[in-house]
Amino acid sequence: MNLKQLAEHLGLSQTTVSRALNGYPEVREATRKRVQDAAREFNYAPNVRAKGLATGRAMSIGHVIPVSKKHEIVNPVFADFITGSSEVYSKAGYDLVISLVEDGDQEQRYRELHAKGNVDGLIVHGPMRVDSRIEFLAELGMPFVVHGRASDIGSDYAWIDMNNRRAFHRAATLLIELGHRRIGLINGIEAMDFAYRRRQGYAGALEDCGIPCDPDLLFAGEMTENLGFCAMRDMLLLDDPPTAVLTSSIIIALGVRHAMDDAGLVLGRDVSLVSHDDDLSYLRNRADVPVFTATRSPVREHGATAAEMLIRMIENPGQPPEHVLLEADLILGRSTGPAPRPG
Amino acid sequence: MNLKQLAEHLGLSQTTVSRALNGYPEVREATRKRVQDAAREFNYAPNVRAKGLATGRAMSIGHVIPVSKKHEIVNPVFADFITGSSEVYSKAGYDLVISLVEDGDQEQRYRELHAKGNVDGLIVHGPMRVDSRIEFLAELGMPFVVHGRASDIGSDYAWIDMNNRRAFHRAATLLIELGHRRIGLINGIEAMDFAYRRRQGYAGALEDCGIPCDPDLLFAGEMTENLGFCAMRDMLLLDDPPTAVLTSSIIIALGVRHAMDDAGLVLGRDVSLVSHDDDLSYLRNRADVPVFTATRSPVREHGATAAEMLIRMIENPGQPPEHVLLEADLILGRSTGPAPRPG
DNA sequence: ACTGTTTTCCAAAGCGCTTTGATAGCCGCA
DNA sequence: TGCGGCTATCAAAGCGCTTTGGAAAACAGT
Repeated sequence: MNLKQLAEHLGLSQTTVSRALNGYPEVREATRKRVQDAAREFNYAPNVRAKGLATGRAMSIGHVIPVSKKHEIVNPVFADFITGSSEVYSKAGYDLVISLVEDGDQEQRYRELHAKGNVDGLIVHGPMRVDSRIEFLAELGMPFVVHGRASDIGSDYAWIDMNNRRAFHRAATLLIELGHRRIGLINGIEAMDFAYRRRQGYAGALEDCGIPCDPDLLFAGEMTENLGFCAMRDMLLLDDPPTAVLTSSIIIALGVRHAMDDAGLVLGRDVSLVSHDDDLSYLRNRADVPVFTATRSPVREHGATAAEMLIRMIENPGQPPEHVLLEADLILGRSTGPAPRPG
Repeated sequence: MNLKQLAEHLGLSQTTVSRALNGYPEVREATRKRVQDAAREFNYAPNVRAKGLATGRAMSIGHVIPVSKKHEIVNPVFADFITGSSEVYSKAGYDLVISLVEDGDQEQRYRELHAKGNVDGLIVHGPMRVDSRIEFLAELGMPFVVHGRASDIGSDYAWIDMNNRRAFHRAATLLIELGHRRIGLINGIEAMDFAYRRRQGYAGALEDCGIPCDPDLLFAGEMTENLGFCAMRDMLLLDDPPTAVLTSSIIIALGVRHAMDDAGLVLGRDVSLVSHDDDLSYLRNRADVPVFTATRSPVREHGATAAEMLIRMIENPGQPPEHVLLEADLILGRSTGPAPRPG
């Protein structure tokens, strides 16, 4: 059933039917009602491509997710982020199209998405510390919101980010206040902006307290359970092992706990742990007293906010780009305790 | 830059330019070359909505992902599944649109996707044991492939599934052969078809060996780390605790290990564990000798295969629906061992 | 030179919608 | 009665592409 058929059936013109359905005022209420009823009866929904052609709007939004071919890893954060966005989109009538793109052909794919015109705007995931995509997109003139930031960008652009540096500064400070001096960091890949900032926060807290930064306690990599396990295992073999660690994701924290269990150590007593917690739905760390002490920032909410920002940009072009910086909550759980007395 | 402009620039008609770019034979090779060069020079890419309108094809595929509002959980399997599909789609020129839909308005959303015409086909995730969506979609006449199966469906439909029943039958049999008699099961929600079949496989293996099925050892729920933890903790408190458990996902298995560590027990010695392993990228269980003994079936490959099936259905309508049943590998890891001697 | 093929290109219709500009019909007011 | 100003509706153009049905040009065969 299409507009033409519906109009014929009603004995009206396409114009009137279209207007009735789209809420324009120049149609009598009785007529509008009649049209709406018929539309419902025949399950009429306007063809989205035709509508897009006519209006110049695609009514869909693209999420561009980088996939490193080498690691074949999709950051599990995306699933929750998208869940957050999705609800906002469907309320506003947008579709969500996902584009996994490999390291190499990033710019080509952006250009393509733009030229093909199948999205009205983009969400950019996983910005690197230095990320050419952003300048490129800005030149392309398509609205976009970055989840995270890139550090060295000349132009202004819209982003939503967590205050990674402060979160890790606070977490490290907490550990220091508990008496810890040997504090490890198991981070994401530090070419990624978020991981770099977390590292800075960690290093800054140590520096503020005059604690030297020991490279033997620094690890970075894809945030898998295995990374946490290996890093912790290696650190425990050191002559002077850490009494506390900071981890960049709950998945890493699970690996850390695993290594500690293997070594017969108890989390929160022998070694303290503070993790960042994206509040992923299947890795909830939300008991009355959570298992892990954590800096928590629900990524699902980031997704919803980013979606709202982007829709605003699309629907009111010409506004200056918005920036949202969210603070993480520091949640006390059972994985932290005072530093054990040496010996 | 659009077709018209490109054609004018080249001094050709739109027809010829269109044909040149789409590989039709009735255009001179020299002309084609000239057109292609110009297209590249101006970054011309045909507007996908206009193309869709003209051809009646959307060149995009929808993934419908059920979200239970109650649990607010997105199964992490989807991320990897989609990664597998995505590559196939982009090679074949399709876009991927994602539709998270809540329990209630399933059918409405399918109908909408169909009427709006923004997808050529659908992948249906998370089928329930009894799932009205499938009959509904079949009536709608839109090509679709189900990831998993529903049990009681009259009509024939395309699906790709793992042999859940056999996998869990084999896993349970392995444990029985190792001397275990008290074997727990921590499963997904058993209204879901895959979980129901796993339960059947487990129960069948016990029955084959004349071992009674103890309801105290049966758990089912959203497959989170917490489910594994709580279930195992509870089972360890039983008068006659299990010496082995089967889990439906590695995330559950992590929770089980956690509970065991808390109880001071060693995996593979005190209690054996076999998990199903979807081979998720950030929870790899792939050491030389894997941590967990597991039934492994890489969900990313399921995604790719499903995508290929669906594209075949779209491009050759009228063929009978394909079915793919994959066997899981049984991988021996360090989490299994002979049943401990009683006492 | 004349016809029949083949090659190469083109004009125009059509996909399903929105939107502009026009047209009736009706009201009130002089 | 006639005219301006509304209201409710419509016809038609246009969005950017594909594709049908020609037609001109080039070529081949007699």
